[in-house]
Amino acid sequence: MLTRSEEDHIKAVYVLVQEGDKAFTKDLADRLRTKASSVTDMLKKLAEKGYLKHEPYYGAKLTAKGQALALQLVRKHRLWETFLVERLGFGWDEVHEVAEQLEHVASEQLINQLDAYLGHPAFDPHGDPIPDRNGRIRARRTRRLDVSVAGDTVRIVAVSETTDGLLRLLDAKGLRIGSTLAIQEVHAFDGSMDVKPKNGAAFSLSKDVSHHLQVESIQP
Amino acid sequence: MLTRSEEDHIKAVYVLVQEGDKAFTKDLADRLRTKASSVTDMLKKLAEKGYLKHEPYYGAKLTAKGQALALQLVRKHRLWETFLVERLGFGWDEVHEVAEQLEHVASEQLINQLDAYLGHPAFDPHGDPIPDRNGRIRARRTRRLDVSVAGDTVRIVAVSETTDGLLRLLDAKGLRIGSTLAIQEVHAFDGSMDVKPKNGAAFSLSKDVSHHLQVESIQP
DNA sequence: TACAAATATTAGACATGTCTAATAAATCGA
DNA sequence: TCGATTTATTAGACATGTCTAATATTTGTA
Ligand SMILES: [Mn+2]
Ligand SMILES: [Mn+2]
Ligand SMILES: [Mn+2]
Ligand SMILES: [Mn+2]
Repeated sequence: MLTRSEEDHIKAVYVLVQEGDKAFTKDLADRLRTKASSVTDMLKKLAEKGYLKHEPYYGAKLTAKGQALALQLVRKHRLWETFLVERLGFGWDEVHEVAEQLEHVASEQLINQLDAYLGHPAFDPHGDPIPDRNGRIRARRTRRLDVSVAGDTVRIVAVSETTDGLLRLLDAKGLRIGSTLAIQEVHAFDGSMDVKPKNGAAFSLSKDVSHHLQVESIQP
Repeated sequence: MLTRSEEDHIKAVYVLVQEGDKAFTKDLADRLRTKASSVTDMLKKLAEKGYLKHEPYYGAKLTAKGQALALQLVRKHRLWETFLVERLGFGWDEVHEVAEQLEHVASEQLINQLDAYLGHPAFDPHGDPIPDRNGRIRARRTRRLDVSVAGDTVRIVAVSETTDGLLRLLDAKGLRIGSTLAIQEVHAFDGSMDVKPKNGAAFSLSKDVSHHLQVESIQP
């Protein structure tokens, strides 16, 4: 059995490798709110246990065994988030910390019956795909909103969940998963963009925001 | 924040004090599957933190602070068990271990919304009362089945949950919370009793079983 | 009531996860 | 390309929870 800390490290490696091909010590320390030296210790141990490969000074990557475990953790995290929002009435900005705990409860039966109870959802409240019990994720072609250009029309499909401030900002602007935006202009100076939702007046989004939104193109 | 182990010790003290007025080191060690020396260490620490009073060689009792915490843990444990049985379709013999983990998830909001979602249940799947958010438990006059005598008619109101073998035996005999039994005879030799359910043929229950059933008298 | 058995505590050890400080390596920028 | 900055590792420390073995106390019984 792995500890909560070990599981959190494996999941963090998974996420950072997704984003940047390698997981580096400092980024792991930041994400896990711990110190770089603690991360190095943990990477060494997890490498010995066969969950990842650690190249000192050059970051870490999961092995197949680590990958499988990370996908189960992601599955559990996202199913619990879905439960909290859909059944218990949590806001999408209130679920992350609780799911961060619930994901470590160890019971195959629990997670599979929760999955069935929720109707085998494919996406969590932030639009992120939920791996099935075999760890398979439905592939999607999405990109970050901040790489879109004026003239594009896009649909928001996912939002980075970790910053609840962002989620509340989106609530305030009336944006959510599925919202459609026409991009009117992108300002070179600060990367901000003027966007117009389907029904409503145009407004501006900072690059800080657009960087954390995943979108797909739609026919305008 | 308390650790899982600290919380489990406090809860175990609570249960043993209920049953026998004091919680002794050996009983705690047996219940928690640990060693007496580890329990002594933990009692010392929890006494320092103000959760209990420890009289060396004469057992432990919770303080008001410890009592309040134990009741919250019991509340969480029983609400989760109720959720698992009522919503996820677990059997009453399958929930204990999972609830033993879930009870340590720390979130006021989670437990209160779970409570509301379940309709503020008063009893868990084993018939045990669920404390409300203030730790209050509805009082009941119940006694163990093994102190009943021939001629009594009783209703089963609760079952000791920790032994899943017992729960499966009750399933096999068709007994559950609410079942009514007429006690026909109690055998002095082994304490076994012959009982007859409302609709069905009489059968015999060993003292091992009757000792773990809580009943209330009913007019026959 | 004395001694054996049961129970409890203390002493000493070890594994785990975390930290700070010291040192080392890699990377960035003039 | 070299020195400064950033990133990473190692060394050493400490808190926590657990264990076994030794010792102490209480309890039960002859
Ligand atoms: Mn977590
Ligand atoms: Mn999410
Ligand atoms: Mn527990
Ligand atoms: Mn129960």
